[in-house]
Amino acid sequence: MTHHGEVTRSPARLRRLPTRLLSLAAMLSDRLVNEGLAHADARKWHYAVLATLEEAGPVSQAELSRRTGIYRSDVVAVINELAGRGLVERAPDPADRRRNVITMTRQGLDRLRSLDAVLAALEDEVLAPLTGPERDQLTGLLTRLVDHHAGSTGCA
Amino acid sequence: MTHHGEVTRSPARLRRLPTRLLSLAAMLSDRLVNEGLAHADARKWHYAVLATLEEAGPVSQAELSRRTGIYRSDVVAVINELAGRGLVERAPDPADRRRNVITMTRQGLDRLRSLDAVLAALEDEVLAPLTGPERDQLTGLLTRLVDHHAGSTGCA
DNA sequence: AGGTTCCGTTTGTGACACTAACGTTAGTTA
DNA sequence: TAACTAACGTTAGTGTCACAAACGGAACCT
Repeated sequence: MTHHGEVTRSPARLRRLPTRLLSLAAMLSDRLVNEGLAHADARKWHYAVLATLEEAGPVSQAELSRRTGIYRSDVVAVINELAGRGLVERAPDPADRRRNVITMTRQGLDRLRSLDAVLAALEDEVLAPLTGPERDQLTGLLTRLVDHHAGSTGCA
Repeated sequence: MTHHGEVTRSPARLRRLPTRLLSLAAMLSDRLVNEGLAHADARKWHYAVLATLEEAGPVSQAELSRRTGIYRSDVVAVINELAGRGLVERAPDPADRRRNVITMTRQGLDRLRSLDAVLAALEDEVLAPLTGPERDQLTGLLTRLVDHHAGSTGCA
């Protein structure tokens, strides 16, 4: 629920620009997702970290940064938030005292499960106008875009 | 050219999430586009405004806001920048003294032409991994996504 | 004349990607 | 063993962007 009800037509020039469409679509999608997650007292990084921990087991913060794409500087705050909620535990690594080992707690796993559901519903809302095969098509195309450009930046 | 060369695999869970793919792709695309435009002393809003002016002729700032999706608060700065470069002229509307009428100058039109070229090249770079038909598919899917969700927010 | 709505503008906020620097620790090489 | 290099976690800060809130002025409507 935001504002101006009257939608004026934007120029065809702009409407067809794929890059514009892309950031516009991402913006709308992000908005829905962030709202939905906020409503569940979470942010998308929370999910990313928890999902990574489930797949990879306990890892260092730097490793989390690499796998999720969160900047190394920002991992700190995310872990703080998760640890503050008891979803994750931060402990110094005895084997390498530079590292912190991040471990998911039982509550963290439960949380991940519920976020899985929340996110699935949100995905469904975002992709509402597309059929199943079309959704696959879209993710396929996007994946190829991302993979192609990820090489130059290093983001996974 | 950013940083970390070693790309660690991100969890399959995350890689397949359409919403994540969408914002990731948009991020990479935006980065390329912004860099390219900055290199030409422009920003994407400059292009959006100039393109709108060419299609719609002289209009008020509020109208520009509606057509481009720029927030009404932010139009001011964009017009300042464009006017400062002599690409656009801001004049009070004699018919309605609340309004400013924004008119594209001759230089503005030239600028729009060159930005057209810059942007076409950037589009091509972003969509590099996709074939022609695939690009159409992508813009088609994205358009449907955007149109579907634009109704609820009001953005064009 | 009064109330409502639109206009342009200023100021501010919160989120996010990103940079820079520091102290600590590990590995590597001299 | 000593010195260099590189990775780690952390703090602080930058710039950008979408967005909100409030204002004075001007138009419209009754």
